[in-house]
Amino acid sequence: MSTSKAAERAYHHGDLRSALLDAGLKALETGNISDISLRQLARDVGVSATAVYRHFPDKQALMQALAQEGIDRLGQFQQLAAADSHNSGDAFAATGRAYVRFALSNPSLFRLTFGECDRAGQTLFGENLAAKMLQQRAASASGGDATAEQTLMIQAWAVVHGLAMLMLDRQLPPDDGLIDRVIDARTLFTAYSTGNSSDESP
Amino acid sequence: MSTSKAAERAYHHGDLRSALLDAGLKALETGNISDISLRQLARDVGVSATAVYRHFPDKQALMQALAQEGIDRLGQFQQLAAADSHNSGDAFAATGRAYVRFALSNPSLFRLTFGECDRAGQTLFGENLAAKMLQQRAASASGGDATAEQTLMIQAWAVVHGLAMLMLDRQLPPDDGLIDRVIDARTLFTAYSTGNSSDESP
DNA sequence: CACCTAATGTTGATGGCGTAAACATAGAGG
DNA sequence: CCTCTATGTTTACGCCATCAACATTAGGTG
Repeated sequence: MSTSKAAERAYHHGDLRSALLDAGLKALETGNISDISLRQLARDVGVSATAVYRHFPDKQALMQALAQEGIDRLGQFQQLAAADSHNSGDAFAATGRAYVRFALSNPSLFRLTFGECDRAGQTLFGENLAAKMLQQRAASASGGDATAEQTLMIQAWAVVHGLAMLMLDRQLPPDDGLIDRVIDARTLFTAYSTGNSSDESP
Repeated sequence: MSTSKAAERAYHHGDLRSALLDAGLKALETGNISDISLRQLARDVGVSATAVYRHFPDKQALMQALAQEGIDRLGQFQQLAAADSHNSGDAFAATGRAYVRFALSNPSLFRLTFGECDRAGQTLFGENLAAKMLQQRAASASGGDATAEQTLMIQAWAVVHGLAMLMLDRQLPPDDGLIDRVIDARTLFTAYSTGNSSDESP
């Protein structure tokens, strides 16, 4: 039979690798990161425990693949959110809001993406779509000063990342209004740009 | 023999509970959170694996105790940092810098403090010294508006927390200059207060 | 002082985990 | 058809958290 149509109960699974990733993503939707076990994923997919090792060298590799999927989804989500805005200030704020909302909707996946697992020296997000968007927004808001641009970008990233983390960790209520208030272009993100570029004002 | 002077090789340890916590803190200095095992801590202290359960109902309880110690230390560290400043704006920024530096100096402990372990619904930091300081600084910077005060506080917390996390997760270089630039009272934290209270200006 | 009890530690076992080694099967290409 | 290689399976090892049953000891009560 064809390779794409996964055989229900053949010796060879068809596409075990993505099946495992799907199972992992599903597990992350309802459970904690530490609750994920290779053996359980294998069980979910209906395969022996060590079959995993034909597709991932170890658990960390699988987790990394899941994290990559998280980054991709976050980027898409941000892009979607920004598409609704028609000026760069709004879009900047929209990507920020999207960042936090994504984290709240996908807690474990988000945590994994920026996680403490020993991704020794990996950048991940830094080379990603979402980061590039962030950089682009910051550039158009800071009006040419390279250092200011970088600082603004990092501040913005830090605010949304911190807000997301604190809400995930129940240090702050996961309140939509609070997100809006904290990520308010008029107060925080335009702190620099008020004196520089301005594609619009109140 | 006395109860305080731990007998080197007695059947009863003397103060196993704090010995375990010390061992845990030491382990967090050099290793990952997930590398901590009850059995290893017991081994470090020279006691059988299950002795731990006389002092903690389960692993999570021990981790929580370690997290509490992390909060306390963070608070002290921030207090120390703020003590050097002589006006509230500087002190505000100083506590922020201290927050990030503490995180960088104690990565695993910091992560545990705000960690993903299932501390179902616990606030921890919220009722803590450091939080009270933060709130106090924000109050004196926002000049009376309650909502603005809360938003400013949360923004400030989010920035430092996000910066700390991103640096810990190697998404940003752990650079002291960068910390200073991001936590710059003149740009970020005084965004509100410039029009309100002002205990000093350039 | 002797004694009892509660606190504290130990041994042993259970079931789960990540992972390595050796073996089995099946699909692809000669 | 037959072999080669990719993919799964079985078995096994050592680690882990945790439970139950047993051992020791410290400290208060007579």
